[in-house]
Amino acid sequence: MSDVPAVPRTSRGERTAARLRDAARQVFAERGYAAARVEDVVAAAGVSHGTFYTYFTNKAGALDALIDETARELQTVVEEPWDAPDAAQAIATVIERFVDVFADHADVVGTWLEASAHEPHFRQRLREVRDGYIARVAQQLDPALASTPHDPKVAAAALVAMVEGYATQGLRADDAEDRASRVRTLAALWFGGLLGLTQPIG
Amino acid sequence: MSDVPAVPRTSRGERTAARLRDAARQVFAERGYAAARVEDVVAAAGVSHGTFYTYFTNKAGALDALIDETARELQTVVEEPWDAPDAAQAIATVIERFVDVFADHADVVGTWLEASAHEPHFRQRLREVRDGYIARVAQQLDPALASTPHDPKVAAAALVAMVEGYATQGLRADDAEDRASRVRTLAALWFGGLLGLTQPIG
Amino acid sequence: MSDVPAVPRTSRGERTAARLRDAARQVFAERGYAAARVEDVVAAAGVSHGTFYTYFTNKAGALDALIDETARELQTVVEEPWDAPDAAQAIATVIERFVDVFADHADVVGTWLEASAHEPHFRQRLREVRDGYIARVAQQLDPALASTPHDPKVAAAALVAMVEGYATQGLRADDAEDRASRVRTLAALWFGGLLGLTQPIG
Amino acid sequence: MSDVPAVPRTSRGERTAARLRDAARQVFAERGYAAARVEDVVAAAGVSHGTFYTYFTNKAGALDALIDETARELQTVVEEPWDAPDAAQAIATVIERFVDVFADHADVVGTWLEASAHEPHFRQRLREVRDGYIARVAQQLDPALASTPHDPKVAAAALVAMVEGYATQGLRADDAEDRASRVRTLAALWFGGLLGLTQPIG
DNA sequence: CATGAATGAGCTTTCATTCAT
DNA sequence: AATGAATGAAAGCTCATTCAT
Repeated sequence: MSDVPAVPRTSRGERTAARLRDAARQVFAERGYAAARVEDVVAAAGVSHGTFYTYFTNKAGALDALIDETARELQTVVEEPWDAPDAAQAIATVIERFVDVFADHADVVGTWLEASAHEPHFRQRLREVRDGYIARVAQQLDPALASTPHDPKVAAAALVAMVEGYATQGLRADDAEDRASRVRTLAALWFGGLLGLTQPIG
Repeated sequence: MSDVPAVPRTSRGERTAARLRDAARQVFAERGYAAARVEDVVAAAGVSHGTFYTYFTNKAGALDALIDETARELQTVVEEPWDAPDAAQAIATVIERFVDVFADHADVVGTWLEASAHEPHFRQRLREVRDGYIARVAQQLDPALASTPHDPKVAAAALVAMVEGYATQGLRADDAEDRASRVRTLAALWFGGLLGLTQPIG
Repeated sequence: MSDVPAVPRTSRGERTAARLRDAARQVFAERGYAAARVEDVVAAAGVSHGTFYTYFTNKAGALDALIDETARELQTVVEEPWDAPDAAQAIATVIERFVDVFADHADVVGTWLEASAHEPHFRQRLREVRDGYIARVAQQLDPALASTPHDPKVAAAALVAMVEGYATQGLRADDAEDRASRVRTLAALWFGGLLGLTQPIG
Repeated sequence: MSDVPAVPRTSRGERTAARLRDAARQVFAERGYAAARVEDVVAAAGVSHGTFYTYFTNKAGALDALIDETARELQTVVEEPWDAPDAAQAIATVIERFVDVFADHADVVGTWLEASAHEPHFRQRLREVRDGYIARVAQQLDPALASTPHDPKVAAAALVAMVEGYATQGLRADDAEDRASRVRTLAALWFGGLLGLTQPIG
């Protein structure tokens, strides 16, 4: 093989591909994408060197496969209806979903961010996905900020940066127990922040 | 070649070292630290390969030199007195300083974040500096949050993530004109967020 | 898997083997022997990887199978009686046969020549077959050149090179229409060349 | 280095590059281009692995460098004036030059022919150069064949194939002693062949 | 007979670093 | 101080071949 990334045709193949994806996620998170060697991945997956290339075009292809999953889930959050009777509730729910996805995929997101710094392809994918959810948040903020000097895009980018940065930095290795409390704090910051935007500070 | 990179002893040497630092900053930002080659740096600086090693121990040494500057400035912000008669003013001022530093050093910060993902040494330096300013912010928040369910460290980390993430993502290539307006928005978000923390959402 | 490639025992097997030979001939000709991958061959034949090794010991075995056919036909030409009442007619006939065989098997001959450059086994087979027909030609030239300074082997090798080189270079992709005209030209060159050998140039 | 094949800037570099070219020529001829490993070449040149890539882009680049020389010499032969008072002398001279070049560069030509079978780039270069000298020969034959049924291009290709094939097969490892006698035989074949073309065989 | 997943030796290529000049 | 040729360890990747199903 080697021509085409190959889609597994047997259940055995599917299992092997899944083991490789898991191994890649783990190795990328531990060593960083740049420092990770294909050898590390195949060792972790318990397969031979060549098998890696049966399922991925190359190292970037493995990360792409991981990003596919993550991007799909982020897309789902973006596309979900935001409307709720209570604005505070709506925000809390959205935040929670964002944080959940980021926390669940913190490994991949971290790898993705790193790879974006030196691989244009991943920078591009990141830009597309991120622009998607920033635009969505900005769209929600738009009416509330219409009469203020604040640009909804700027505010949205900042709020998203808070969740994204916090999730990828803070939640990476944590267990899920206190996630609820963290989500509460983030939601309060976000909601309060929005109120602050509509009411002059002074 | 000595083990330790030379401190320039002549003005010619100082100029060469400065050209190399500039080139490194630029190349690291463009290509990413992992993808940047010493070759690229020396080409950009217009010096030969060997000269690089006259001024830096190795590639990491060049980034370390850049980080030294940035860390020094961040340290200054952290150590400055925060107190101001008006809380809102104090926050606005701090935010502004943070944003300024991050925006001025966005290249280096971006490189630093990337390198942290695969080089323990840079992860360590990042942790130290970041812990410093998060702790400082948490310390400021502590009294206000004492009677709330919010953990000052969690809140501080989120607020810092907002500034840091926003600065490294959004301001990297921008011109400085609308920086003031962005700072205003960030400050409002932060300040409003803090209020939100002390007043139950409902 | 047996050590020795199976001789097809069923008509299905025979069809599969034939498809593989055709695919190999075609792929070798298109990509070259060295660059051709077993993968390409099995894809062209529409069979699986393993099936290839049911019929051939390895990649070289596939070429060997193709060479067997070609060598057999060349051998036939070599062994045919050359004598004819008219010398010119005899030469024309032999040339025609040679050219026909080379043209029909130009794909295989081209592959064979290439493989000879890096595989001693094929160099050996080529040498044997080529020596055979060069010797045969030399033997025919011998009496006529006895009283000249020309070495029959040298002349034979040159004449054979003309046909072989021309056939493999020029006729590879041509249709058969003008083959007759080409054969006429080649025969004239050959025949005239021989006359030239027996008559001093001046 | 590695970006650009690099032109040596010092005499030491020039010597190293020359040693690498010699080593490549020799290794390619011995093992064949496809089977030759960069390791073989650097071992023969007595340099390290990396040095190879200082002077050549890759294995193909090394062959390209060798072909440059050979193509240049062939071009010279093609461009030389052909005219001579005596047609037979003219032909003998041209043949001699061709044979000399082919014999001197038989190593490279052999490698080139082999590589042409699996590398389009070398096939292209070969076609260009070969078309050049075939066209030149055809142009010379044109007047003489105007009143015959023979196509000058066909005849030229055949005659050239004779010299090319003979030189690359027969002269590869020979010493130059009997080259003169071989050239005489080839010239006689060629000249006689041409006469044969103008006088009907029958 | 046929399949295709798995293997792993082998080769190419890169690039940080050294060092003679 | 500066140069740039040379090094060589380290990866990445390919593909002929095997073998369990």
